[in-house]
Amino acid sequence: MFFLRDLPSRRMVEVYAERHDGLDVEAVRDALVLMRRASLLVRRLEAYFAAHGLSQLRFLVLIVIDREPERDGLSVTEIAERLDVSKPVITRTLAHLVEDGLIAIEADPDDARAKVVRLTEAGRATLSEVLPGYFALLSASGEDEGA
Amino acid sequence: MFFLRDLPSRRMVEVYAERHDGLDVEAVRDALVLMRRASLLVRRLEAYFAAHGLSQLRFLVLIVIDREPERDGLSVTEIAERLDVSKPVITRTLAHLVEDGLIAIEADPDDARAKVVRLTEAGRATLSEVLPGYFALLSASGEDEGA
DNA sequence: TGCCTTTCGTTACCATGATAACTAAAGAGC
DNA sequence: GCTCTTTAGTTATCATGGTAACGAAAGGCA
Repeated sequence: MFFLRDLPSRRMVEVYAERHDGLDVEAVRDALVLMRRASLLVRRLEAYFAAHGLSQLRFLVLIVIDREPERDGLSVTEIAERLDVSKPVITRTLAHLVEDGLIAIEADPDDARAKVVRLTEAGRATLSEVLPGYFALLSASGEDEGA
Repeated sequence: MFFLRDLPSRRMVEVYAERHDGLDVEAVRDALVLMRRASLLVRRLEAYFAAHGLSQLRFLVLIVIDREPERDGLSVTEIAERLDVSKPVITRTLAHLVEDGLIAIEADPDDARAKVVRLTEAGRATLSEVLPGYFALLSASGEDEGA
């Protein structure tokens, strides 16, 4: 993402609001601030993950597998659904995670089309190493920039 | 961006909170909801812009030039600064906008290194065509999904 | 059984973000 | 006026998002 550095100026919105009435200036401001704050938070998170050899998506893949321990692994499609990301992106991301030894992929014994994706020990270790800092960044995100 | 489809479950946060105390569960939830909402809004905006032959960045380039009418055009660097995006991305985006006839780029008479980027008539026309729908989407963004 | 549709995952390709390294010109300091 | 540094913009390369189209297997149904 990204967004206008200098606060999506109230002036700008008001100027345009004059020309198009019925515009809820406050709601527009809120939406702009929402995107700006989320953008900054995502940048901080990506920088944090990069320092641990991960990306936000790689991390979230580990999370969604880990948080369903009763499921003995998820399929590629299930991961894509839970993360709301397209399947080709998941395929590529899983390949990276296998390279790094954080997950293991096996054929599904019940369906020759499907695969079962599981965390490895290293994957679980990475997750517990990264989680505290992740939550700390999320906790802190409400405090900074008055954007 | 993107994010966990099923609400970044409170259960998940609480489970991890137990292991790492001092964690502000509410603040974490807020941050997750923030990212999810922004992600969905950005997707809707990108879809809207795509339907008009633009992207969010191309649109914002037009906006930042348009909102400084006293400045007779901006430099590439100034646009990059205002949008908080790297210069190579701006170079590429400007090339697309020139192809589409929405902006014009000339040499800066006062500095042989620099260029002056201005909106064309078509650029201003596109902007006024797209703005109402843009603000409408922003206004509406607070109403939907309880994410 | 044999076909037709659906589903699983991948491949191929495109859009858009980043950084590193480069050229050309401007500006600082002697 | 000559260097050295800084600044403007581009090029090259990479990461990560998307859609379209594909092969292989499963499933529905005559």
